Amino acid sequence: MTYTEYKQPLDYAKLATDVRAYWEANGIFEKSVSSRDGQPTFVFYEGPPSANGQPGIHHVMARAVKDIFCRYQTQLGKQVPRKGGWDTHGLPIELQVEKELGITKEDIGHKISVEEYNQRCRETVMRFKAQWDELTQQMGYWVDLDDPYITFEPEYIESCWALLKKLYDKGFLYKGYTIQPYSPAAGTGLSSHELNQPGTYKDVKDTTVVAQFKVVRDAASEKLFEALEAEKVDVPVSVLAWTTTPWTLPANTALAVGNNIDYVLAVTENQYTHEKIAVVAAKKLLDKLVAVPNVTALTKQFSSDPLVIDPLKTALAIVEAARPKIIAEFKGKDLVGIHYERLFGTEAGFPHFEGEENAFRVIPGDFVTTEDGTGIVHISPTFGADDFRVAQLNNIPALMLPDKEGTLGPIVDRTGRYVAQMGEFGGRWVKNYDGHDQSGADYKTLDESIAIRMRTNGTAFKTEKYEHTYPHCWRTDKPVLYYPLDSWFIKTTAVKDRLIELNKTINWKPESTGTGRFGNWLENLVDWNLSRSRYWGTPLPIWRTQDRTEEICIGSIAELKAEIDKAVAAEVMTHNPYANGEKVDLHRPYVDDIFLVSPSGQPMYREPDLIDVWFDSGAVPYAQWHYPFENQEKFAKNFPADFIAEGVDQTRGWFFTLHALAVMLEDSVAFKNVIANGLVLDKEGNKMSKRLGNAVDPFETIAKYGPDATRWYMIANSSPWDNLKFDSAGIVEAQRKFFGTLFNTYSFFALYANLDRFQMGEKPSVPVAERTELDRWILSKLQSLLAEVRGHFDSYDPTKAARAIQDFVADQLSNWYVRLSRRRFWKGELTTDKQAAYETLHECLSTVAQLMAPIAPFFADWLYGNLMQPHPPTPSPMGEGEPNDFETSDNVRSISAPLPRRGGAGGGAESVHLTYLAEADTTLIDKALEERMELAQRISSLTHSLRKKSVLKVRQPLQRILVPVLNGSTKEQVSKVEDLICAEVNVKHVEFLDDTSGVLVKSVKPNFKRLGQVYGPRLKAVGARIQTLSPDELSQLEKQGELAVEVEGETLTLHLDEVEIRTQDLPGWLVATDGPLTVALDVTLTDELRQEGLARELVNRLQNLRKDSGLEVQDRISVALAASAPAELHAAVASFGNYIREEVQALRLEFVPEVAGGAVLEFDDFSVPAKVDVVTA
RNA sequence: GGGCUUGUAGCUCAGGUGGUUAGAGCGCUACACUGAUAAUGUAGAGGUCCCUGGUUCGAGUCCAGGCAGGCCCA
Repeated sequence: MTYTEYKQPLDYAKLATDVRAYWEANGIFEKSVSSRDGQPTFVFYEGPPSANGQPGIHHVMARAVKDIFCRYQTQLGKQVPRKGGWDTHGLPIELQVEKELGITKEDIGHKISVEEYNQRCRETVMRFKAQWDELTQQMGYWVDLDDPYITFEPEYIESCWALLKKLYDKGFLYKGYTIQPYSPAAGTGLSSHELNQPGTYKDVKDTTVVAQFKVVRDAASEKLFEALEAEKVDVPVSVLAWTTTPWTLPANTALAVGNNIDYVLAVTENQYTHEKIAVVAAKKLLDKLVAVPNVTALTKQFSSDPLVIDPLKTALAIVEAARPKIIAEFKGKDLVGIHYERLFGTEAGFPHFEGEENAFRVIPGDFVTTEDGTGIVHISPTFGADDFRVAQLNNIPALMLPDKEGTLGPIVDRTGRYVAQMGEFGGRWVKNYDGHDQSGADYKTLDESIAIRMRTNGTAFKTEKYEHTYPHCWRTDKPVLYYPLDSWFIKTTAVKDRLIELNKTINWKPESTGTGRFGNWLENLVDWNLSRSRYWGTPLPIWRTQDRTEEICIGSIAELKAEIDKAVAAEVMTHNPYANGEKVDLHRPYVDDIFLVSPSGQPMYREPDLIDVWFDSGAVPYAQWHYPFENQEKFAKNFPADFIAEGVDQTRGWFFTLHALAVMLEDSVAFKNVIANGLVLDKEGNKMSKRLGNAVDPFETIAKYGPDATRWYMIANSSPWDNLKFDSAGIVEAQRKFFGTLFNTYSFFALYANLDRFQMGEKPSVPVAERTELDRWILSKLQSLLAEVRGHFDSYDPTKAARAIQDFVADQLSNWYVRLSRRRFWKGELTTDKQAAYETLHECLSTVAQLMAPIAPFFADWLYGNLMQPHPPTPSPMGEGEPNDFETSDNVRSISAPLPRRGGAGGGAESVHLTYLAEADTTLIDKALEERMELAQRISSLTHSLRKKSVLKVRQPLQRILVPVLNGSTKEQVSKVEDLICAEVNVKHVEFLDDTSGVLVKSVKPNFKRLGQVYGPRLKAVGARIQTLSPDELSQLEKQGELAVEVEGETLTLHLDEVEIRTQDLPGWLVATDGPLTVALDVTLTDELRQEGLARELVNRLQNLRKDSGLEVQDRISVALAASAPAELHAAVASFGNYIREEVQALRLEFVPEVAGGAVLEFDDFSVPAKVDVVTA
């Protein structure tokens, strides 16, 4: 059996497609699930993508994160079913269809039937499914594509209906209103999309009013009045608020301030009534509110008045009198709770309303600014979305009035005029929606009439015309009204506390998204607005009688059919469209044509809304199984999820709807662990967009670099929750540094394993305890790595896992273990030591394959397969072409029979993804060994540095290095790795210098951390004293463990653990230091060393010659050198001939008078003609 | 405007609970090493740790305020 050898460079993309073909042919994904039958389940929910657009590179990132943890949990032995799914409803699809058909929402039902329209949506939404599926497979995202849930299918919708009914039965579903853009002239609500049409925002000149809201004196406002009394001022106090829509003032029920905004209480005068008053307004805006006359202009005016003696003085006096006098300052939060009098009260003929007693208070509002106005915002909950929201949060009622039928509504009717109860203004148009004549001289708009009334009764502080932009209906060109429109809600606020409580049990990555973004959102939760006025989506299954007294919520298709039968019996419907086994389509328009009959015999009509698409996706845990109609046990087993992952933009989307529905329906979390990943930006940090042309094509990227390096880069570069600046240079780096190194390490293994006919057995044949220091070290490191990586994966941190694996492979395995082990592999027969080396390296590589498998699934499986399933020997194992050449062969490994499991790490070699990841074997972890190997690495590094300084090539052997040691344990540690150091840096001995040598020069450094705790403020003086300790003092401190010193006239006792003593110098030697380590290099060259150095030079030249001549590693040669070579070379060959012959696999090495047709070996000081011939056996 | 988040070398990123000389990789320069290695080693250049203030004997790290970028929401 031979291990497959590959030509390089490796084609990573080809490798992946080959592995993919192998997976598909052998059903590896299916086996990765089925082989865990009966094991505990790791539950994962796939957040459904929408297939109406092409996938982008960020999808590779998001799905890599999902894939990693599913694969990892499979390796832990869990069963991880992964049902795919598609999100198919929603506005983006409708817009796309409208764009393609060149129609608008208005045309639906006219130019195109709802039926046709929805049919188009259905076709459009899956348009790019094939591309998505292809990407899924190319990137190696394992998810069940064959049996996905699709949100438009009747079963899925039926499940949603069942959930809605459950909510309905619990009383969580109610009809209320939200404030939406509304066009009275068109009689219709406008979507934000419609509002974003060009030209909708126009400059208009409106009458604006700064209104005075008279403060009621009570406990909350007492501080204002006390401040006034302190100044001996006795005037009424008003809060000022500015509005550009005076017609909303009669609907005012609250005033909002910014908690941290500075406000002042100032005394001034009402410019219309000339009454002296105190007002509250933002400090920053006070000057803009009160018109103070201009001094210069006044002075000039008075100059021409003979009655004025001192024009300037008079002017100044007037200005001073006009300037408001600031009495006190307050923060917004100090004003919260103050009550004020209703502006348009019942005494003036305006009606009472429900909840009135809770109205007319100052409340905090997070949207309040000091950009313009007064810094205090007038709140009319029926005419502003913000207003509505803060009113709800602060339990402020909306001003609603009953109509003839007793139904409550706002003070403006749907046509845009005041309702009749509005006293003197009853029936007036809010804006000119009917196109009435405005040309009369006495004509006043409603805003103007209101302003005039307020001026006369002293409630207007200021009125003026003001130009600003305002949205207009794109169809009628009339101003848009923000208006309460009917809407169905889910009463999420009813379970707010529970939502918050359960959220605390979820493991969020990063944590801040859970506590901050999500947690704060829950704290400020409002009810979930479920209604959408659209066509393509899940219909709201509620039917109502016209008088709204009776209604029914349908929870299943069966229930609907039964209700239809009743309706047919009552002759409300002529026939049951779903009666005779026809395919049930629950979409519009079909459901709209269904009328039901109420218990009292009245017809019931469906509420025309669709539900929010986020309900669809929040229903995934239930509806993906068509629960509760089917799969009860499956649902129970797969709820809640152990893990989900999506973009952070889903926080208020999918993450919320999953959580909200789970809490309301099951009183449970929907997921236990969640990764909210960041954005994928371009390499400059800009958002990718097709428009800017900086979007990265995932297919191109995968084709160019392969999926493994792409995934590795994305995961290793930065944590998933940080934004990723995508730069393909990073993929190249991952490829070179990690995959390249790993591939080379494998190639090294395969090359020599095949030469030695090494075969990894079922169990290692050499007990670990009997292996060399180096073997035990790398195995210790490997087990440490295993523990570390498992820890990172367990805590959902794939980045740290990837980095740990990468460092192990590059720094420890390749650059230390293999580097120092090479000679063991080259030499001689297959000894026990060699066997141990192969087994060690095999163990390392196969474990690395397992650890990296979740992140780089193709490469890992390729590597694992190569290690576990060597090929049968082929006639020409090293020959050109197949099967060693990845490039040219169709080298999908031929796998006839899977190898048996190997030990704990096994699990079937058919694929690394079917294996079980072992627990780290802590008995193999030897921290002391790891420490001394680090010492060896650092000493080697210092020695290299010294060689560099002395210009002595590594090839030149040197006698010794000197290592000062201050304690016995360091000496013991280093001596155990002495051989390795010597081999690595090419010296003969390591000599230790201990304290008794008397040549060490020590330095002492304060241990600030310890000293700081003891001496605090005196640390500086103590530290300075320590640095001036004499050698005698130092040795006393060392011997006795403490030393009395005088610092600033005080005697202190220093302890040994308060300083760090290290050797610094060896007089007369060139030294290098690294923290506590010091190394000196003996650079004395003897003749023998020189000769050996030259022998090594010769070996190097001959090896290069072999290589250049295209010889194979195992070829034996004969070497002829020109006899004309200098005497030193002759001497070197004479002394080290055996060594040279062995190194270069030479059977003969001799000097000849003439070298014909050979090469010339270049040395530093001379050159020698030489010839190398292959000796055939 | 609000919530959250980020700011460390030219680039990408590390830097438990504060400790005096702030690190790695890439890139750049020079030299070396190599019969696995497009790998690697050594050395060099490259930093107002975003700014300001505070706490402290001591701040990249803690606190406050700002600035700049990002996401979500208004």
